[in-house]
Amino acid sequence: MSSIREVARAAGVSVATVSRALSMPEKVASKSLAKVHAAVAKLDYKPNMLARNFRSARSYAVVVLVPDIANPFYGLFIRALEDRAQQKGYAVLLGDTRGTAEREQEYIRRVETRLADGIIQLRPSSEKTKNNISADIPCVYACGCEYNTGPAIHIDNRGAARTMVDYLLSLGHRRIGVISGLKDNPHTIDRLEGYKESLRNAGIEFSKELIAEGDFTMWSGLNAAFQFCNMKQRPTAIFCMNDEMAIGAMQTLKAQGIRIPEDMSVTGFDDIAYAKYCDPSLTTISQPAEEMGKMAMDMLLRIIEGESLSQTDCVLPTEFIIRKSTAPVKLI
Amino acid sequence: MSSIREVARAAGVSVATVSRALSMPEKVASKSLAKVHAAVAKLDYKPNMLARNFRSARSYAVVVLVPDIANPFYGLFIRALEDRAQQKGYAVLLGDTRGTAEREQEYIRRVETRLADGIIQLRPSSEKTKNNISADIPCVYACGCEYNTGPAIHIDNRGAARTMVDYLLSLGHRRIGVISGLKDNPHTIDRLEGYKESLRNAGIEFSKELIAEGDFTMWSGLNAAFQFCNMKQRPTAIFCMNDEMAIGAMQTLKAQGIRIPEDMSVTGFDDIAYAKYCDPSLTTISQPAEEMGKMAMDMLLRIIEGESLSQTDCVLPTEFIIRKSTAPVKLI
DNA sequence: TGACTGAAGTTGACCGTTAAAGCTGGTTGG
DNA sequence: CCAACCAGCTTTAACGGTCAACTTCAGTCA
Repeated sequence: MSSIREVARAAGVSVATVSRALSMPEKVASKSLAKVHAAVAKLDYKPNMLARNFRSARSYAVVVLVPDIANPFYGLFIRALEDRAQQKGYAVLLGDTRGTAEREQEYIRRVETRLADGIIQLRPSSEKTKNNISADIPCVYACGCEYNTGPAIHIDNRGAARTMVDYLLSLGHRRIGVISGLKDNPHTIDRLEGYKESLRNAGIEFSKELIAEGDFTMWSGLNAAFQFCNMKQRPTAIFCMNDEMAIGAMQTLKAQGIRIPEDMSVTGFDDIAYAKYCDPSLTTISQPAEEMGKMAMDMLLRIIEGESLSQTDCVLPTEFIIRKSTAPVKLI
Repeated sequence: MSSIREVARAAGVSVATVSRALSMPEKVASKSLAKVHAAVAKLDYKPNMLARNFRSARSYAVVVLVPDIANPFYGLFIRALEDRAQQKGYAVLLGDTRGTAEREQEYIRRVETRLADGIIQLRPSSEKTKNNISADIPCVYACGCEYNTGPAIHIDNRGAARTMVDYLLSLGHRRIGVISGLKDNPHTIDRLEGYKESLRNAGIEFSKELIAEGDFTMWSGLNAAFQFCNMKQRPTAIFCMNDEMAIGAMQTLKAQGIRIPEDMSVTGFDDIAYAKYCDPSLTTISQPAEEMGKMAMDMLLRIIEGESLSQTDCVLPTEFIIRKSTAPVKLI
């Protein structure tokens, strides 16, 4: 409740001296410093950061736009983002957009009205699904794609998908189904490209009927898997574009009496915590979510503070993790 | 970039008229209103909320203290909290404490220094594990326990545990193991109390060797389960105090060749999304996380706005969900 | 006509902090 | 001896909104 004026009066110095004693103590005589500290302690003074931020025209807060906070993959990201922001004295304003443009807009407005200094966007942006974040707002894509326009951190989605499909091919699989994310999603596009490249290199023709569209939720994976169960000539492996859909798909396959991996191999993407503990444990691609989050936050804060970036696009390596959900194709 | 003064000049009215036109338009003549709106549009004026908040001595932000954002159970809570806060014009400042008191303290300081108006605490507080949030800070426990001191939303942990153990007893189980959370955790205490009550009612003696301590993580459940595998006289059922530990435990049991539920029943708590999709699907207690979150946020905002609360302690009902991880005890 | 009324608009104080400019007394170098 | 300089402080003026108090003015009615 007490203001800097009261502290100044109690310490017998001016307000400016108190201000300096607190923010640049080396510029103040030790005698005054002691008086100020005594007064601060006596009055239990807590500086009003709202006033400080107003004065400095900065909020020291960053909006994190996330499609769904309850998605465990984003949880890892956010933990890393928050950690780094906290270290650097910034707060994280959580913006769960639920995938809607309106909610995204409301949070963008928070930046325009100075309630936040910048944005971390966890949804990748493409031509079709644009963000309408104007160019003068500091913004970093923490989970971007190949053709992001602004500063971005991302993995080589195409290459990782190729690695996965190459591996399935090396196990003898020739008919490989895909459970994709939404068609427009940049990650879907990149990963599908990798799948196609891998098949092309192996001389296998791409077949549209082997692609089932999901939306990255467990439930959509569960549904999409039915498409493959009901086929006359079933695929012998399914490449799922994230772990949640793979877990959902495995549920369906097991319910249909299809054994994994003996009858059908299943692979995921992301390596969420649960991928290790599901049954069978999931062969997948591990994304360095923690490091991506930290780098994205560092990048954003550097932009906010007006420093120049050495590079605006950063690709991090993934790890290919073989577990128990994949096996060589069964000889008939 | 433009301020209210420039808008006033462009519209040919005073700053106060602009201010009123934007916040109480019904008090302004329609002619002036039109001029103001035209000027706002022309200058692309965005009010500086930092200044507004400073003036009103409110930040319109709320800190949400969560032990670990990557935990899927908290994800559900936070989604509900954020949703309600957004509706009411408040922002959510994410405070991932990672279970440490220092980080919690840093976020409490944010409230003391006016960067936030109140706190939602997702960690339950007890005598042993106190929060040092001073009494004059608006704070609501969204996931509390029986003996919370401040305003709180919680479930009947003791009763829910009793329901679960009663069910296992009704299936003929007599030796029921427990994988608990950390001993000091209020939820552990309440749920263990329910377990003991249930056994007492059935005339079964409580045995300490049937309690294995975990820490609510999958990994701890995986480890704790070994204690039961190595027993001469194994329990025939395990009551886990959350779903993650149950999923970890099932992993261990399956690896040891113990079939679930034929050889051993396993139960969880919380009903996270995976509980439905793991193998076998998990018998568990569903917490109304969404509603708890909404109610907690409503309560907090009411406290912040100085309204009086009709009740400061709210107990919500749980749902008992029977799935495939439990079965009648095997006759030998 | 002039007093009264109420709505619309103006004015300036105010919030807590900090940057910039100004002051003071003592030291130093030419 | 005086100008230049310095450390360490004080004074003052913003920052951008809001609000209470005040002024203006058109309309009403005795």
